[in-house]
Amino acid sequence: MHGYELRKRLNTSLGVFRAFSYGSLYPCLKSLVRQGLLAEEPGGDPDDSRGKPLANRRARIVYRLTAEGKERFEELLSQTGPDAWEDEHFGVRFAFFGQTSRDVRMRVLEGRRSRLEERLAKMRASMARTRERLDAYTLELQRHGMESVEREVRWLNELIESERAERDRRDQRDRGDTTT
Amino acid sequence: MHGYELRKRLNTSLGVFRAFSYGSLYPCLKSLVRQGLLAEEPGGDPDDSRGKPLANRRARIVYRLTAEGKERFEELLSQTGPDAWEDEHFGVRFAFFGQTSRDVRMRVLEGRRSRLEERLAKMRASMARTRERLDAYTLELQRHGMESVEREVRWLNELIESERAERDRRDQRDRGDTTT
DNA sequence: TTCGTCATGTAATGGGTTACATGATTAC
DNA sequence: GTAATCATGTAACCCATTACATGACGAA
Repeated sequence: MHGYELRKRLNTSLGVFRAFSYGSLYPCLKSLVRQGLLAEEPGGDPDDSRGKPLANRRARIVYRLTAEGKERFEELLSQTGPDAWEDEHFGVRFAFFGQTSRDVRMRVLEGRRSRLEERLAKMRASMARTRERLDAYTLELQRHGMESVEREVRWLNELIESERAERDRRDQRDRGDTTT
Repeated sequence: MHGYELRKRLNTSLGVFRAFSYGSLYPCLKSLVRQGLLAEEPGGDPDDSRGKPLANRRARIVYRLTAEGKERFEELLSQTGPDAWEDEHFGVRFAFFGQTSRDVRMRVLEGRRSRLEERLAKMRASMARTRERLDAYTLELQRHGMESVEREVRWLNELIESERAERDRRDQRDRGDTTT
């Protein structure tokens, strides 16, 4: 894919992430090329959104993962360390769950959940300490923040549950289980 | 208040905001002093958390709003422009609602709500466009993101409703309404 | 004695944005 | 004719973080 389209997709289809600007996207692509993870193909006839070719347009640069790039990508997807479930990375990791093994998926989801439960404990403790000193609006803000976290925990519970169910179904099938 | 305590409060009681580090807090305070919005008072005997005085400790610098600073603060609180309800600022604005007039509060809440409704419309449109192309996890991420926004809209509805109710009660009282 | 807390501060660094430059083409 | 879209890129800037420096104290 070329840079311009990549950015458009990041902005529209994945509305969850904050949009990247060209000022950071293009230098980033170049740096990945220097690292040998991406290869540039000067080809790719420019066309408009309806597929009509536009010969005189500026040439696109189509990027493709190199063998090394794919390796690095899979390495990243298989990592289950703490930064996989911190706020900054969890969203991206989840977006690539389709290319992630179930084992890793479950570990990431469970890691995220326990991270959020830690946070909830801290929030509850701090609310107990500061309840009297704070005005109604600050309290309301805290309450809403906490409910957001609780909601994400419930979401994770459902996801973990369905991963588990899927795994169990698969285990049963593999054992050739014949119980009705 | 002095810098150290300010940072501690920002980290614990207001767990919603990301913690500020000293590396940005202290320079920021100094810059506000240069701008004449804050005044330094070298006083303030250092003490430990139990109030015991600690004579040999490093001296605190207690900051206080100047007249100009208070003016600027109130000016900021009275602004109802778009940036009052964008993601970056809405939380801070809300935290100071206790010091904000009801008129401004309602305009900010309504502004935020219509901002989010715009966003929802875009998300729905993009989901309709991309439903087939995306895998289950990406879709799930989008769905969850959309529900988060919908949830905030419901929260805003409740807040606006209760502001309105409060205003109506006050109007009635001021008119000396005697209807049972 | 070593760690954590109190308290302030600087320097290096990082990761992003905005604004600008270029240039053709299409839609209003 | 003027704006918007396609397409890439650079430079200036902003804002925050991390790591470090200083120094005394209390607790394990």
